Amino acid sequence: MPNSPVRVRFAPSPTGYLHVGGARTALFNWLFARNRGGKFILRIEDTDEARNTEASMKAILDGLRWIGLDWDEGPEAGGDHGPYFQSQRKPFYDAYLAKLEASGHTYTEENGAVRFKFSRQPIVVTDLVCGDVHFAATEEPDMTIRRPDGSYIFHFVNVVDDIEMAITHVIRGEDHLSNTWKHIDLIHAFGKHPPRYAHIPLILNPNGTKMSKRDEGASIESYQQAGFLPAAVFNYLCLLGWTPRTDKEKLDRHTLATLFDASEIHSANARFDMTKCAWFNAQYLRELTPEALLAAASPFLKSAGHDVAAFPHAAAALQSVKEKVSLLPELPSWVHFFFREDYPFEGDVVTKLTAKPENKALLQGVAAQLSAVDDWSETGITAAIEQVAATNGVKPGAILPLLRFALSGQTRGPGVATMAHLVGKESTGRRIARTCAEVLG
RNA sequence: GACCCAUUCGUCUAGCGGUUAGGACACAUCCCUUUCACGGAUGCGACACGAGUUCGAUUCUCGUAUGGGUCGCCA
Repeated sequence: MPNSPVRVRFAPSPTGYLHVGGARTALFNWLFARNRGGKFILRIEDTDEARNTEASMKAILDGLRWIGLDWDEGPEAGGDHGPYFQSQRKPFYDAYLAKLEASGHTYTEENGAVRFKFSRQPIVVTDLVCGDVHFAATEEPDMTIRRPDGSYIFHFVNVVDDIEMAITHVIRGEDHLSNTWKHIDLIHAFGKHPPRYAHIPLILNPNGTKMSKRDEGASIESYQQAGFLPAAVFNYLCLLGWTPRTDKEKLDRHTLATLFDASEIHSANARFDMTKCAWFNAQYLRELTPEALLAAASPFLKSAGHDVAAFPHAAAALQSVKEKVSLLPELPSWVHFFFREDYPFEGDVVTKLTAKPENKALLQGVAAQLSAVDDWSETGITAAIEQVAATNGVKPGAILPLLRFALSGQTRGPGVATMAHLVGKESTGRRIARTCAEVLG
């Protein structure tokens, strides 16, 4: 199929945060535009003055940017089909209303509200996702398109803007499918042809109910706060309702855009699976460079009370545990001991260790051996530990857990040699001494 | 209530008349291993129900049930 210049839009109203469903709608529009070499337009539907807020506007733009969606036309991007705020497009609406009035498609109520006279003919919505959807001639009351105060109603401005902005494909939530015949009726009244439609399924809660504002994972912002990487959320959201024809699921946005085909989007709602989203996050976390990982983890380390700048090997420390976590906030508990020497000791482990009196001598032997190491590399440290093991007639496996506990106060973590290497020779000595004194003393 | 969309393992899905119904996440077991993980292997596990059409239905049609959506001077 030849690439035709397509124009799609995401049209949020700034009355709240960026909803995960909205983000996915934007995502599919973006994928479609990028796939077809077309334009992705952002239009702000701020006709409801009472509910619009500046904060919401910012949250939506920030959310789109965070997840990595750039728009070709719209707020802060410009474009020759502006303005991109409906609040600034009244002249268009007035002009279109005049056309409708001139052609006898409207009538005015006593209070001043203007209604559009439905054609009351059967209407077929041709939908890329749902196929041909037939609507019988309606019996609903005619649709109000302008309020008595002169402001316009969503259905009207939405249609006018799509015509004026030369939108070729309307990709939006399935919640709009039932009203699409009204839009087509209006478009016909303007003497225009409707765009192609693609109504995408909704995202539901894990229990199958509608995802509402207070539900977990409803806002894009919450993913940022929960320590998700935007690339992971992007990837996961794409796979909710659409399957690329590949054997892999982890795909970068460029590949996803290349593979995207709107007609392959499902027509059934999908439930959000936070666990799988976290799995994707773990995948993306692992391929971060040490520097990128440090940058991503820093806010969470700071809020956990760690002075990132105080430990020179912070990036390497994070690198040593990154395959153990799936979300950024899990990181601090794995690396906290790198940043301080007064870390707590896990209580139940202390009991076990003190039960064996020989542990103290063993650990002191390790300290002595390590203090004599010149090559403080992981191999040098490992060699020293093996030396102690041989001297005492035990396996390294008998020493390693003990040393791990001394260095971190924990029973889990990175490789022991790695830990010792990163904290340095002197700190290793102090940590062992403190353990002997406080725990095994 | 009317209309619209949908219904394959717990979840996301592949399938587009004939398959041992495939994969991913999760879960279980095993291997690897100084811990925790990663990784590898194996296992568990599904066509909502009822009628048709057909030699044959997960696949096509209709109905029922269930879920979601829409019927605003919200968007």
